[in-house]
Amino acid sequence: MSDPIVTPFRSNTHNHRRCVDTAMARAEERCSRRGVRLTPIRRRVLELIWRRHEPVKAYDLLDQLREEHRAAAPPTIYRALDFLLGEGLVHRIESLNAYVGCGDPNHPHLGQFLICERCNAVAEMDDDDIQQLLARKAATQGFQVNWQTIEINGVCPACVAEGINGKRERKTE
Amino acid sequence: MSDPIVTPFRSNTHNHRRCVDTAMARAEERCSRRGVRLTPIRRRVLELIWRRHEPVKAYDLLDQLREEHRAAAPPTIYRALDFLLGEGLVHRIESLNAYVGCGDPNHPHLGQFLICERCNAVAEMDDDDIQQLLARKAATQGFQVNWQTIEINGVCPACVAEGINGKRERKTE
DNA sequence: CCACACATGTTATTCTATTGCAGTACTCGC
DNA sequence: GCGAGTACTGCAATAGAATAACATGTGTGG
Repeated sequence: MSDPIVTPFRSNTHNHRRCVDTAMARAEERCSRRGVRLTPIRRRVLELIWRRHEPVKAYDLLDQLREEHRAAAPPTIYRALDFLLGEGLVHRIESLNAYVGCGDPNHPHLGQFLICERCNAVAEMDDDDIQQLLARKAATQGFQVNWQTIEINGVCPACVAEGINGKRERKTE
Repeated sequence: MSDPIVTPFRSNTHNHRRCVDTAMARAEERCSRRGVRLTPIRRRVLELIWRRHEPVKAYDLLDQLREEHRAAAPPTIYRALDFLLGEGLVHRIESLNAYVGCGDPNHPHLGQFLICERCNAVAEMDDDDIQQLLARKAATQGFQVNWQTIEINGVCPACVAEGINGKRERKTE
């Protein structure tokens, strides 16, 4: 039985300040254990990502960072993101060109993402069944897997509920 | 039993001219059946993609198209790609910002891609087991699936064989 | 033939990301 | 503490990916 949910969808009872704090503490701890430097810029970028708790664009981060750090430029952000990606502290969502905090940096994993089209919420799964099925299917083609990008678009539970309760949105085409 | 392989890896016996011709004929036939116009530009872009038989970048296509069509500009390519994507004649590989021909435009599908890191070859699968497992896992989160992006990076059979035969490449980092 | 829809031309702009080089700041060994 | 080396940041420019907005052309049906 795989423990599939790394980052669930935010519930209404979600205490966001606490959630950010936990993520930051985990990052600090992990970096010091690994002997790498979570510098002020890197820390701030990670925090900005967690505060939003949804996929964030690099240039949005840049705008926010500039408010407190005049010298920030694209490389500033991309370097920070590269570091955070390398340390497993954030994931990149390919289909959105955006970045989200990783709910479980302490064991390396690829992640499978559920992305809500209506509210942009993202949940992260880390499901062995999925990985193994894909690896098995790939193996039938003689293919050796190194990396998987799995991004599932659809409607999250909260938005499904809204739809049912009459507040149905036009299905854009 | 799903019929998983839409486009297999190119074998050495692969007759590429014939493969391109088949794809083009299928596209012509499909477009006329659907009453949409496979104009010269669209046809040419599709053909350029199939000739390469690997993921192609939009601006590479643009450079090639410009050689024979001076007026070509970014919108020229992106409009053609939009059309081809919409008709299911090509797929976009999110993790590469690149486009590949679809091996089976005649039934709509999402596709799962095996991408070789060494030679850039791509195989397309369309596997129900995978889709259904993902839909099932998503459902346990109360999530309704509309679309799946599945891109698997690794090493294709031909490159695995090369590796075994001593021509092993340095694992970059 | 005209009107309309569709397709393409053209120019500019936005968004995403990287390169290269210069300067600064930690940190390790002395 | 001090110098050397590495890692980090500043800065300017540019590459790469995609779209906007509006003009012009083309093809088909009434």
